Amino acid sequence: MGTIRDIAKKAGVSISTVSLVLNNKGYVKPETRQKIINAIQELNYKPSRSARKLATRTNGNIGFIIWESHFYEVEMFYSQVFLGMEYAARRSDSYILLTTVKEEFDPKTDLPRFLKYNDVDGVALAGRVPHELALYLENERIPFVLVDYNIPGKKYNSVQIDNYNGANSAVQHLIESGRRRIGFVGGTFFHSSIKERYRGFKECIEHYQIMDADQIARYTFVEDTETSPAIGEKGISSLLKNDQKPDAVFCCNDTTAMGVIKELHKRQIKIPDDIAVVGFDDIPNAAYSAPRLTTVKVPKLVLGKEAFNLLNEVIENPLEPPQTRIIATTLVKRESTGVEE
Amino acid sequence: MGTIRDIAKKAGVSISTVSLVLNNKGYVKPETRQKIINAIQELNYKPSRSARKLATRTNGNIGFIIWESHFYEVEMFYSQVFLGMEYAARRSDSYILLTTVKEEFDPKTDLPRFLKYNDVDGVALAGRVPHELALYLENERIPFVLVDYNIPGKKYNSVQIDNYNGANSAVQHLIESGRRRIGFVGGTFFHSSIKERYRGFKECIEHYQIMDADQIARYTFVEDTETSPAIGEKGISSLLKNDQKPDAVFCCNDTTAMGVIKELHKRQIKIPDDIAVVGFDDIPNAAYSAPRLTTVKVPKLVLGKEAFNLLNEVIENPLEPPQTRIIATTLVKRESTGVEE
DNA sequence: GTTTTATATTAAAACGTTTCGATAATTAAT
DNA sequence: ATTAATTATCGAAACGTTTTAATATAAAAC
Repeated sequence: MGTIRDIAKKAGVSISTVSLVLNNKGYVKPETRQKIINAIQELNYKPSRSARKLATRTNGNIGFIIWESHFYEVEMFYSQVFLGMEYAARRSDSYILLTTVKEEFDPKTDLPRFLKYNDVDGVALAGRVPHELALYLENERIPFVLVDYNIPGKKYNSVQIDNYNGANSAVQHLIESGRRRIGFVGGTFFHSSIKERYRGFKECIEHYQIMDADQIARYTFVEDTETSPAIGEKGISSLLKNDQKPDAVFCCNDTTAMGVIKELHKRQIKIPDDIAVVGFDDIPNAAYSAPRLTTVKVPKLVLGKEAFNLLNEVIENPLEPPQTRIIATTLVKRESTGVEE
Repeated sequence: MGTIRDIAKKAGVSISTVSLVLNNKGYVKPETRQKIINAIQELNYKPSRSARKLATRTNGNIGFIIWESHFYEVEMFYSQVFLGMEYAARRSDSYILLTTVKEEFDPKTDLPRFLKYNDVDGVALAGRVPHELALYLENERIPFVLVDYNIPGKKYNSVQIDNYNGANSAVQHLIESGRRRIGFVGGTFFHSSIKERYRGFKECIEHYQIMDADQIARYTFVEDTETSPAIGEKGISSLLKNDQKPDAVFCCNDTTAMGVIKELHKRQIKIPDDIAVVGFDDIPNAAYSAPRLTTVKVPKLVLGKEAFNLLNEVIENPLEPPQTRIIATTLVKRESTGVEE
């Protein structure tokens, strides 16, 4: 618990040399390096982070901002993304500061304190986030990346899930297991992810030509709100009003799927016998629902890790043009489509 | 984006004076204070955190440590506790550094980096946590508090839920709604919380004399592992082997209750008609399960806030003897006991 | 055996605050 | 009108690093 000066004295060198070995920079004779290392260990020396950061003019912190409701409510999704970032951060010397912002966001008053006080080197915006916030960061030239979201009309650095192909593989799975009237239940297309998932759904069906445009429309339910189990309940109820019941539902995410399952249960409709259900995300609950949910697994930790890497690149030097990195998904087959692996 | 020197120059005073108004300390004439404030605003000045922390010899960070599996798995519980701390931190100038530790923990190798590098002023340990970790903190004299946990044989500062009374009220509710054979399903008593909940359960039943000791034993299922839906499934299956089925189950937490519900569903046993189910915690899912779960609501945000406050007191000056603060719970009646409010 | 180049070490300045003690100016007390 | 107490301001040291530029030594090149 001493200072660099104590180490220098003990090792019989200058503090500059100690600093050099601390950061392995420059040239230092192996023997003296060893002496210094010994001194460090004997005195159990830890360099002061504040002093370091002061000298290097960096914060060593990166911000992680998420919508209040996304963190607060059912979703486990972004917590995992956060954890992925945290894992990555462990190998660097930075800390991740997690905070939330409200849905109604005014940069004048609602700015996370680490932005207000300039305490981060960069920021990750997880999921849907107020556009004003991104604009603010852009104006202030604070490096940032979007994670699992993008802002229409803007080209920002971002890490995205391969929503299109993920949805595609899910629907393909349904078709291959014999389903022919496949519904879609989703929330607001404001989330580009959901929009993409719908596109994957639609184009897969078109490709296999199992339904025509008119049918697709009748078996599509979209409510323009944040996703929730409630949307699922509503959605499946709506789809069931068709003359022919759907024999499968592709839900825009697991949360929605939970609602669908609940409603089907209530109506005593058998899953997967009568209707197969597929979700997206693979939230922890997906493995515990009854029946266990077939879903498109999103590697959330990877998402976080990639976000961290990209953000650090951006902090180093702004990427021009902005990059989008795509993370692949995998289909996890469980009871709800009856083809468990 | 200047320094304190720029402000001093602009306001025509010394940096000492600027520092005084920055920290409202000492005496400074109202007019000069105003001049300084103006300068600060005009230059949009933000004091450097590193410089500050260097000068004051503090970190301004507090650590939040949670078991990997608790954060990682189904539980939303501790994320909320974290959020409660984060809210509280917003009004101070500290940041919460969230990290996880593995179940098998060796202080030699697995120490969170903010401990290894001395980057926090104190630590909150959320839920069950390796005892070695608490011992390490104690030895190193790093201020810490336990949240929703305590370590047998040790008296540490902690914030606890009123598990006993919470369980008591839940069971009382069951009794008052006519139930007479009430089962208990729980995980390891290693968690003092669970132990306390069991005590609340047991003593309430004894108080109302609806079951004798022998019966209580037959209607109690405890598995010595971390709680999970799986325990619930197993537990209720076991209780159902009694000659007389239970007419209610008190689960040690909602996660367990989810498993119970799933299993009862599978067996076509009606909730609450045949068997009422009560959980503990009020995780978000509790409101979305089918049926919606009656549960003992734990004010997680409050828990976090209190932990933050207590920790800061401890950082200021070590409390002797250590304190335990108890947070009250409330019973939320929903469909699963058929007496929804 | 010089000159060049590469290796090794250091003194000193800089990073941007807080705080102590000294001093000055004002107000209150005698 | 002094003295004492209070209010106001400031210079300078301290906090613990990194980094630049200078210097010293050793190795390589000629």
